[in-house]
Amino acid sequence: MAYRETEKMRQRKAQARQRIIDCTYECVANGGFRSARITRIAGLAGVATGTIYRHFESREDLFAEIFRTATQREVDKVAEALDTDGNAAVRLEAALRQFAERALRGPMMAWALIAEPVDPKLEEERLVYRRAYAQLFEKAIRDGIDEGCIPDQDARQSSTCLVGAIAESLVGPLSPTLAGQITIADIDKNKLVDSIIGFCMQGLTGTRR
Amino acid sequence: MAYRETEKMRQRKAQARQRIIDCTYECVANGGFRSARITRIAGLAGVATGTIYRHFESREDLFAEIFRTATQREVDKVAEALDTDGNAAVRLEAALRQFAERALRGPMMAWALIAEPVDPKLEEERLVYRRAYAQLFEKAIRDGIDEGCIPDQDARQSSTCLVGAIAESLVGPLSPTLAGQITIADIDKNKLVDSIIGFCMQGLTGTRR
DNA sequence: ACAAGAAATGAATAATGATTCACTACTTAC
DNA sequence: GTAAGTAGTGAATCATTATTCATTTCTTGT
Repeated sequence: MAYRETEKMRQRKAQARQRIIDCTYECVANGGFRSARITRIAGLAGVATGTIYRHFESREDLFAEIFRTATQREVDKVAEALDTDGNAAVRLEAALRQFAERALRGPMMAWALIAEPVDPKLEEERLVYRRAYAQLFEKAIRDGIDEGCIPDQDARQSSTCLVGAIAESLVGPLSPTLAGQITIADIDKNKLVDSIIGFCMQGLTGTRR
Repeated sequence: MAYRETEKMRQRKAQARQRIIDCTYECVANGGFRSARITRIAGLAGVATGTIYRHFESREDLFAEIFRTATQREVDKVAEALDTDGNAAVRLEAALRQFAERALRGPMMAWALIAEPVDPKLEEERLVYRRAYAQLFEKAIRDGIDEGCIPDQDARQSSTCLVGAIAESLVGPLSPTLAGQITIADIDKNKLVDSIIGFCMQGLTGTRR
């Protein structure tokens, strides 16, 4: 016998894999999934196109992993914002703000995750993550109902509406056609976020603050 | 001289064009834009593929026309619902209901118009029509504010949230992966529509009814 | 240094459908 | 009936990229 996979090799491979992931991420954050070509990713990562396929089944698979990682990061941030002190309404407001503000800070990636037309497999992932957000919100709404700071309602339905309202409000500002040309001032961003949240909180609680 | 385009010919051409449109519509209503192949459309319409291109610049163009027509029909229905008697809140509620109920009645087409991943050109059309809905709602909200039945708020922002909340609430039920298998009972539909509207109206007015 | 294997390479291939265009079949005016 | 011009045809072409795989390069244990 001769060659045996060694720790050093395992690490080197893991490194290459990570570099591919990072470069894909960069490509997507730069122009969305559609414009992220395998050849370009390989070029950036400093490997041959064939090498990509030693690390990932297919382009779809690679993208799915990027999508999951990127979205999970966002979901976690929202979960974090929900897991602080204060009553449920306050915490929900913080979470909604977190969601919107982060999206506006990385608009192209946010657009890719929320609104870019993608292949069916990614679209499926997207539905999963929209549900994940909705479930976080749903839980908080239930808490709020128990606490008495949110009136009784169909928590599941309301959570879906929250996700939709935020996503829709962001799609316009995030769309690359617009976003490429227009730069959104910080003041506008704050105003945007405030008014989205105003609507959402009133939808939940019946009052704006 | 010899051949001159005559009325009869003009009509025949218009007929063929219409047949192509109808068949495309049928294809889309059946499986969305992605699965609507030119060859299939041509087959259904009883013409050669080349003939399609004597009537439309490109597949994209044909689809854009279908998209516009189909969406305009929906927008008109919503406008109609908004143009009845009653105060603005009541009319808005009727309009939201119209939107949601019609979508649930033709789920595949609604999905294609609202949520199917489509090419950039169609995606642009979609943004235009989402704005069209939002503008209708926005106008009604302003009316409501003037009338005093809706509290003062950022009408534009609220209208966007309405569109998003409804669209998001429908995406799940409309998604072909699910919708193909599960059939939504009328009772469920009614409950769904009621709870969407409950959230939306509270978002607008601060009360559920 | 060498043999046995694994990883990397990237030019060639494959797959998918939209689109073209040289040709045929019609229509019209005379 | 015929010439002039238009509409219709559909097999062949084209364009685009992801994916493959025969070959080369690198690693390892002896």
